[in-house]
Amino acid sequence: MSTAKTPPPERRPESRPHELLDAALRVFAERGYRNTRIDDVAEAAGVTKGAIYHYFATKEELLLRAIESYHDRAFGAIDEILRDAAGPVSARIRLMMRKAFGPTDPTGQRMTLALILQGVRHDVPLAHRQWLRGGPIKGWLLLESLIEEGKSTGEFRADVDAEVAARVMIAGLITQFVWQPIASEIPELSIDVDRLIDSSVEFLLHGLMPAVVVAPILPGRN
Amino acid sequence: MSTAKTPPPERRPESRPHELLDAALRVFAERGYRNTRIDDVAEAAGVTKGAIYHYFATKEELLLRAIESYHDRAFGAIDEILRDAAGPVSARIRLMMRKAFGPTDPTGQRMTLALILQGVRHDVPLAHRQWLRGGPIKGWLLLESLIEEGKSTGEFRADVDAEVAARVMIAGLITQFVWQPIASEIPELSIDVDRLIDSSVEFLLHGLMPAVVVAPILPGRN
DNA sequence: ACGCTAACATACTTGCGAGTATGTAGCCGG
DNA sequence: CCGGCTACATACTCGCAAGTATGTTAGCGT
Repeated sequence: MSTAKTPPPERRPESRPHELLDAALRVFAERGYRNTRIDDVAEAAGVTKGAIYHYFATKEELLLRAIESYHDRAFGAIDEILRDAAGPVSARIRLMMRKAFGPTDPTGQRMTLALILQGVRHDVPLAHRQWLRGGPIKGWLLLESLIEEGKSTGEFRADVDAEVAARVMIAGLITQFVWQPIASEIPELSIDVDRLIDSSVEFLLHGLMPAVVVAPILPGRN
Repeated sequence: MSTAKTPPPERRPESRPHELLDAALRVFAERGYRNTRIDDVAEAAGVTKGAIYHYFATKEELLLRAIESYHDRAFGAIDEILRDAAGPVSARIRLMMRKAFGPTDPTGQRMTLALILQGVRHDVPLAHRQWLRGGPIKGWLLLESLIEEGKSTGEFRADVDAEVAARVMIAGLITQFVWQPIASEIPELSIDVDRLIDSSVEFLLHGLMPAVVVAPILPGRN
């Protein structure tokens, strides 16, 4: 009997953890956290359940570590861009928003974490809070500080509520991106993502501008 | 033997369905859809599992009917307010937004449906899509049409992207409200809800205004 | 006053999936 | 070249909750 059994498992203890985290993000984003079995993640990574439980004590820890790993990369890129960016605040806001909502993913799609984490609020509250702190909140605090800077330099109007504006814009964009993957089933949902970003930023900046930019001298009937 | 068993169950076939739907909304909002057992809903309504399965074939149908019932009431109120509202578009936008994000709930808190439905995208996709269509999408289409009306009358500037603005504002406010119930555990999250609504609306309207709102030339009384 | 069905309650089944226990082969130090 | 640990694979347990089957009482028509 030619025992052509399964070939012996490949051992790569260095790269395995990151492979597992990436696979987890992909599968979680596709099927959702709770609907994903550990075996699904294992299969996507080309291993079995044992391998995952060898590196991560529990399903929740797998998610926690995935969030951590993802946030490090995403905000690393934003911080880097903003570090050596000068010029008017509006320009830096454009930079930041484009970087934040661009395709930063290991999965190819945008806002993978948001897609996963918005759903698990009651299932894994710890992970959900960690995501909120490290993602959306961090994001709008950054935007808020930029707006405040613009207010203090006079580039923006002084009576704008920077916190609310930052909150709503960040949350709105995140949610719109989270809804995009199901646009194929709900036509009214679909929109060009670049237009979504650009128009949002322009709308935001316009809302921040002082009211009296142009003085209309000759009122021919408009 | 004084058989002081459980008193015989009260039978009220008229009111029972609505009682069950309300209880379901409350408990779903608290613990999430998947973490809620049918027995939890039953207990909250003062009945047992049998009663629920007598009126609803499945847990998903219970959710579907709850969505339907809720949307009817919520949008009924909005439509009514807008029906006999005249005046400038900005005033009507204020009316609509306040009505939409005010406490319209049977549960007392705002955005109960959003709180529940944002989480069940992968669990009950049918319910999720029904909510999107009947809630957020309907909401931003309404807002978008108001903005377009304002553009056509010259009240708003003509080069604003009405669709994107409506989308982001609605989605942003919804999400902010969804996050509010956990603000007790994440201090940075908490904000006064009235300020959230008011500042958002003012920010929106300012972003819609033509750049030349104030004509500081000849103050002939207009 | 009797029987039938509606309106529930109670007891049971069942599948699914996280976690665990156990097995096994490669690799590293001595 | 040989023990033992590491890096996995495989087989099993076990609890939970949706759904089902079955009971029980109320009320209504006749």
